[in-house]
Amino acid sequence: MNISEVRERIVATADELYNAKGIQAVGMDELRSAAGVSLKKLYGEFPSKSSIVMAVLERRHQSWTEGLDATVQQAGTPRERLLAIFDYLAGWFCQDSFRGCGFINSFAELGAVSPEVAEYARKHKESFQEYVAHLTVEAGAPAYLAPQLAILAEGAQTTAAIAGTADAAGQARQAAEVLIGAALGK
Amino acid sequence: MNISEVRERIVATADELYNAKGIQAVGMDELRSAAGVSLKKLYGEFPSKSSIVMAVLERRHQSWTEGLDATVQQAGTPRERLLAIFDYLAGWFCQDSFRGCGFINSFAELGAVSPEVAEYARKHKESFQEYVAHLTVEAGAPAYLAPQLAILAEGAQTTAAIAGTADAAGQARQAAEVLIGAALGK
DNA sequence: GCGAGTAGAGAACGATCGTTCTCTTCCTGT
DNA sequence: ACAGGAAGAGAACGATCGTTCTCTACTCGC
Repeated sequence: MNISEVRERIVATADELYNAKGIQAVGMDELRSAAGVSLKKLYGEFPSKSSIVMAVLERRHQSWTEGLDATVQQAGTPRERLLAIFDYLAGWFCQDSFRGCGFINSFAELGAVSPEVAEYARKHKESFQEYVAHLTVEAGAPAYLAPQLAILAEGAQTTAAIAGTADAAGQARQAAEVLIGAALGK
Repeated sequence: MNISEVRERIVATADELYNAKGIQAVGMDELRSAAGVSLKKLYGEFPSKSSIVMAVLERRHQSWTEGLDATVQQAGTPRERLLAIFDYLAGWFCQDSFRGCGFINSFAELGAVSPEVAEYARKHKESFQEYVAHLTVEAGAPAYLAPQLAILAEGAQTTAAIAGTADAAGQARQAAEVLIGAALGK
């Protein structure tokens, strides 16, 4: 087993477990046995649990960014690309493993005691804001539209997570249609 | 010191500490010394930490409901009452102690391992949805407007918490104006 | 004034956590 | 074949958590 395969296995397993149970509820021993690696190898790859947490956040950021962009790129028009954000959310919310945005959750759990986690969550959300702003510019809409759509997306995530239903994605999408229409002056 | 004063002191202190540091990061001993009560009295009032957590959630629910309604009632027209939701958020976000919605945070921290917490968070958000729906009916708007505005409010809370700024309240309010205008057909 | 009951302070307990250490086993080079 | 080192399994360690117990001191009725 390649050394980077071990890292990937550990981070992927940690991602699943942390998402399902929360970061603090998953101990190193549970991660060890779930990933099928020895404790020595675990600490050989990562110096501490917090470094695993940061690696999981990086993985989540990459997964979110790539998945979102893949869905957005399938849309034909700039306006449809803005709405595709909510189609991506809809697909995500329907997954059994969905338990809310991992960055919101890790921020809630560790943001107050871990500046690293808080900062990474902030950067992730900031990059999403910039991504939406980019799509907004391409649609020829005024700048104020981007944070409005981003707030809708954030709200849909927490609403879907806590309510346990995927309804929020469609509701947010309909709201987005109205906001986009108004911003484009149609 | 009255027996209910002790309870109130404990719950108020726990609310502050849990909000500032997260629930799991605050031990019973820290709560004991911050509240200025003996450990025996603490366990005389509450059988366990989780019962304190539930009492804190109840307190937060009451505080949120009363504070929101007080702001809403000051507004003159039904349309202004809908927008007053976001004025309440703006005031909240500006407080130094603001660290995001306590229900979203506790759900993220404990929802996966504590069905009690998850259920209470769900009920709280459901009651907010119903409150917005109530205001929407009074404004003569179609039913679909309520979840749209609620999603905006949720998104503003997480965005403000993670970004560390209060901008999201105003952005959400402007989006709400557009959605309300469209729903009322103006 | 004195004994009984109460309440506070904090020691103690068992569990669990992150992390390290030990012991054993197995593979490899010569 | 055999010495040496890498690696796995899990025991061990110190810290911390929630919870309970002990000991002390004070209060209050008679």
